[in-house]
Amino acid sequence: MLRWGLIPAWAKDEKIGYSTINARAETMADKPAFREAFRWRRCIVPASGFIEWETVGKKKLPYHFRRPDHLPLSLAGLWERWTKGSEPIETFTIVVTEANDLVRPMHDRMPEVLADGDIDRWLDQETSPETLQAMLRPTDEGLLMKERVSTRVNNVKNDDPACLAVEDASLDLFQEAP
DNA sequence: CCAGACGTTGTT
DNA sequence: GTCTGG
DNA sequence: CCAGACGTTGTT
DNA sequence: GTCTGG
Repeated sequence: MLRWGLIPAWAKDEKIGYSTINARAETMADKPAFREAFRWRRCIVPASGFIEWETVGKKKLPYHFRRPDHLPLSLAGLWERWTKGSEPIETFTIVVTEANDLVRPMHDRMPEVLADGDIDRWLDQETSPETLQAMLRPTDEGLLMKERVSTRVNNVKNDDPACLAVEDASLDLFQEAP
């Protein structure tokens, strides 16, 4: 099982993993923490979708960004193996890029969602860095939709499918009343 | 030359 | 491990 | 981002 | 309430 939060091979301390949960697509080829993984250890992170929050007053309303057909997304990832601790630890990070128009109202970044036709090239060690860089664009508009889900997802302790229970957004009109 | 950083913007 | 800043 | 700390050695 | 560490 890989742990989320990439620990570079040279790291003295695994704590760096707390701040390497994402790698910026624009710069990962050059960053010491990511460049070796970018060159040799690219991976796919399957996900039902991803969550971003809309801030309404003091409330945070979670939205699940997903495919309309409910198929999993193929997120671009990098992985590493760290052997400086008592046990080897394998870790990964999720590549992020600029948000597309659908996500931008909530956040300026989003995970790199690979088009089906790009998956093989992303994983192939023969693919040139230039070709890889070219496929790292904000996801095509229209591939994803957003759906309001339970605020259960706002608490990290709730690690279960109920987090993705769909909310009827229209109910918010009543819930917002003073 | 050595010391210190090396990463992102956040719900593992 | 490699680069940067001092 | 969330969780957890936050302070001093004592009588205004 | 606000800052810090993870």
